[in-house]
Amino acid sequence: MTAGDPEERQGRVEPGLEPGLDRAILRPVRAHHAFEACVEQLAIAIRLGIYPPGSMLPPERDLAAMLSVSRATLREAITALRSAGVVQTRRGRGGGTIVLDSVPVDEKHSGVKELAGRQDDLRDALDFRAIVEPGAAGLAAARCERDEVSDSERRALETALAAVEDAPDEAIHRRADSILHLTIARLSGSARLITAVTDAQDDLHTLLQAIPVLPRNIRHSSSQHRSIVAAILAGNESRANRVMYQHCSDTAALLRGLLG
Amino acid sequence: MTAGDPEERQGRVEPGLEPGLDRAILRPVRAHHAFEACVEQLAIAIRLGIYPPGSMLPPERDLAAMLSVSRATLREAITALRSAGVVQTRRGRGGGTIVLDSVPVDEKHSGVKELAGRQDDLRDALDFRAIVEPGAAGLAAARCERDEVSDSERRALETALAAVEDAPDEAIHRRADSILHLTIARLSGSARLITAVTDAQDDLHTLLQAIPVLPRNIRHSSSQHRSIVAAILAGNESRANRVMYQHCSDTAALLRGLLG
DNA sequence: GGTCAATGGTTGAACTTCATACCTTTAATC
DNA sequence: GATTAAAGGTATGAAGTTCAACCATTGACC
Repeated sequence: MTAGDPEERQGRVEPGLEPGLDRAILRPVRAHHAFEACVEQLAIAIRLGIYPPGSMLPPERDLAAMLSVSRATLREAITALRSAGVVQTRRGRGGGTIVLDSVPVDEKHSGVKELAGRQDDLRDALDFRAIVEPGAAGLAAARCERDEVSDSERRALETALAAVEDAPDEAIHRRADSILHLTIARLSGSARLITAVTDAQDDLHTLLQAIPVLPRNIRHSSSQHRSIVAAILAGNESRANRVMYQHCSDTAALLRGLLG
Repeated sequence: MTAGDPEERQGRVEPGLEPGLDRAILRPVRAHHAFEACVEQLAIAIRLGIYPPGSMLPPERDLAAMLSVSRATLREAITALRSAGVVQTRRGRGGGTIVLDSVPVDEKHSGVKELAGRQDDLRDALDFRAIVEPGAAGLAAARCERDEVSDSERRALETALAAVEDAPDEAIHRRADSILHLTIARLSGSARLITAVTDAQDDLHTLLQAIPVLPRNIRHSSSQHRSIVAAILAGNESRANRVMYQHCSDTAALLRGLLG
C-alpha cells in the first residue's frame, strides 16, 4: 500500500509517506495527574496576575467547575499551593482562598540555572510567541475595525495599558504586562489564541525571571505598548500586527542571549 | 486592592484589574476520559493520513508510551476504533492493528448539518490557522536559510508536495494535503507549531468534508503549494509566510460561506 | 520443522478521580 | 442576638486508570 514500496510484505507498513510523523504528532494524553495540572494552572494564573496578591480565588465549587475536576481533586491542588506558601485559606462565610503577597520566589528557581534543561523549548516558546501575539493583535484590530468590540472591552484595554505604565515596581509591572497581553488576546475573540498567548506569557515569565529588567527596556516596551493599543483601537490590523511583532522580536532578542 | 474600589471590605476581591479574565484563561484540565482522548488522537492521525489505509499502527506498547497512557487504556481506545470499523487487529508476530481502507464516512457526519453547533468555533479555527500556518512556513524557510534543514527533511518536503499533486482521488488528496502542511510544520522545528497545525488541519478537515472540492480549487491550491515549498526551500521567509497566508485565506473564504 | 521473538490478550491489585452527601465554621443579614 | 447563607472540611463508594505480570498466537528465522 505504501507508495512504490517494492517488497510486498504483508506485515507492518511504515506510516504514510512520512515515517516518524506520528512521533511528532501524537502527544501525551495526560502529562500529569489531574491535581498536578490544577496546581500548574492556578500557579500560572497567579504568576500572570490574573489572581494578584491580596485577591481571592473563586469558591472551590466554582473553580472545580472551571477546571472540570471534582472538588476533591481541586482541594488537593489548593492544599499543595497552601503548603507552598502561595495562598492562605479561611473558612466560613466570606472566607475562601487568598493569594499571599510575597509569592516566595524560590531563590533556587530564579536565575539562569533554571533554564538549563529547557533551552530548545524556550527558544521555541519565543518563536511561537512572535507568531501568535501579533496574530492576536491583528485580529483584535480587525474586530475593532468591524465594530465588534464593546465599549467595556475598549476600556479594559486602556485600563490594562495604564496599569502597565503606572506599575510601581518590577513584580507588579511584570504582572500588568501579562494582563495587557492577555487582554489583547481576549479582544481577538479567539479562544485558541487566548490559550496560545497564555502559554507564551508563562514561558516568557520563566525567562524574564532570570534577568533584571532595565528601565531603558521598560521605556522602550511602554512606547511599543502604546503603539499597539492605539493601532488596535484604531482598527489598523496590519499596523497592530507589525508593531506587536516588533515588540516580541525585541524581547526575544534580549532573552535569546540567556539561552546560549 | 482592586483599582479604585472604595468599599474597603476585607472579603472577596475581584481578580486583578480584569474581572472575568480567569474564566477566559482557566481551561478544563481533562476534557475526556483518557481512553476517549486516545480514540480522538488516533482518529485524527488516521484522518490526516499519518496512518493511511493499509498501514499499521505501532505496537500497542509503543503507542501507549507515545500517548503516555497505560496499555490497558490504549487497548480500550483501539477496541473502540475496531468496533467502529476503522481498524482491524491481527495477533501473533507480524500482527498488529491495521487501518482499514474504507474509513466509513458516517453519512450522518458529512454534510453541513454537522457544523451546526460549532460555527463560532470553526470560524475561530480558520482564523487561528491563518496565523499559525504562515508562521510555520516562515520559520521553516528561516531554518532553510540558516542551513539547519537536513537533506532528508528537504526531500520529505518535496515528496509530500509530489504526493499532493499525484493524488488520484479526493480522499487521498485530502490526506496528502494534510501531510504536506504537517511536514512544513515539522520543518519549522517548533513542537508548539506542530501541535497548532495539527489541530488546525483537523478542524479544516471537518469543514472540507462538508463540501465537494472543485478541480478548479485544487489547481489553485496546487499552484500555491508549489510556491510555498519553493519559498521555503529557497529560504525566503517573508515570501513563504505571505504565500501561505494567502493560501489559508483563500481556503477560509471558500469555507466561511458554510458557516453563515 | 522447530524454536524464538514479537505481537495482541488477560488478569488483578493499587491508586486516582469522581460524585454525592453531609458537617462545621463564620460573616451577613434581619 | 438569632437566623441564614456562603464558604471550607470530611467521608464513602463507584468508576476510571495504572502497573506489572503472565498467557496465547503466529510469523520469522535458522
